[in-house]
Amino acid sequence: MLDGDISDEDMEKMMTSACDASNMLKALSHEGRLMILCHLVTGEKTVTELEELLSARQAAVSQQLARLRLEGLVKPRRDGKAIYYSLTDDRPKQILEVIYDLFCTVKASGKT
Amino acid sequence: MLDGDISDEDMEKMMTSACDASNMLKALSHEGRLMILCHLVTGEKTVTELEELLSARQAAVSQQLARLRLEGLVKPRRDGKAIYYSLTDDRPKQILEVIYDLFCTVKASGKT
DNA sequence: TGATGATTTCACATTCATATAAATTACCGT
DNA sequence: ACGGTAATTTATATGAATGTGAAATCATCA
Repeated sequence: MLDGDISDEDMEKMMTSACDASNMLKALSHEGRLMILCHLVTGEKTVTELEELLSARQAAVSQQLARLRLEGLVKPRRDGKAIYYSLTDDRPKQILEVIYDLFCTVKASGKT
Repeated sequence: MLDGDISDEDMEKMMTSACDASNMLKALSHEGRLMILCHLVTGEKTVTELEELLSARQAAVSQQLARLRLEGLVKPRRDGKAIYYSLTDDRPKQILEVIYDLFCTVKASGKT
């Protein structure tokens, strides 16, 4: 579905969800948060690990995770002292794949 | 490609483009701009038309278009007094399709 | 229990984004 | 050239987002 064109009906649904959608996009449109999601695609990570991977302060990473949690994109799991974060579902991956496709591959021609 | 998993190599490319990617996502993560793109999927529109479709002030729409122009997502075409905007390529559509998929359809199970 | 480690929360300062209104530019008809 | 319509730009004011350092939480281990 929806591969060729977006119909008027689809459009209406889109308008209805525009606010939700833009909120999710806002959550993604932050370099740090985007990278967190990228890293989580390869498996769960502790806050400290993410802190190192992103070269950012712990409080900052924690707040970024809080935003992603709020959006329901990631979920925490405690194990001993550490808290492991992982992706809640495959939504982030779906978007990341498009983003990857747009920014990280050289395209020959538009197929859509 | 990239349907099952995002490899480490892909990850590195992603990091390299993280800033560009988040800039594009920022452009999309605004209810008005998101809707503009939706409307443009169905064909080019004048600023005035968009103004009405979004129920927003002309200056606001114009600025939103400016942001999208800056990101290379839309392009203007002058015809007489009116300026017609259209999508530069199919990137917006690709993303919108995922967004639509995530927000406007009821999913049975995750297939990715 | 008390200390330690990991994470979160808070308060603040700063930067960024957005809408509004006014001024400006471009095009057309007369 | 003048007046009007369409769109952009500018300046401004306001609100949101972000990082920082300090304080608070919360679970673990001795």
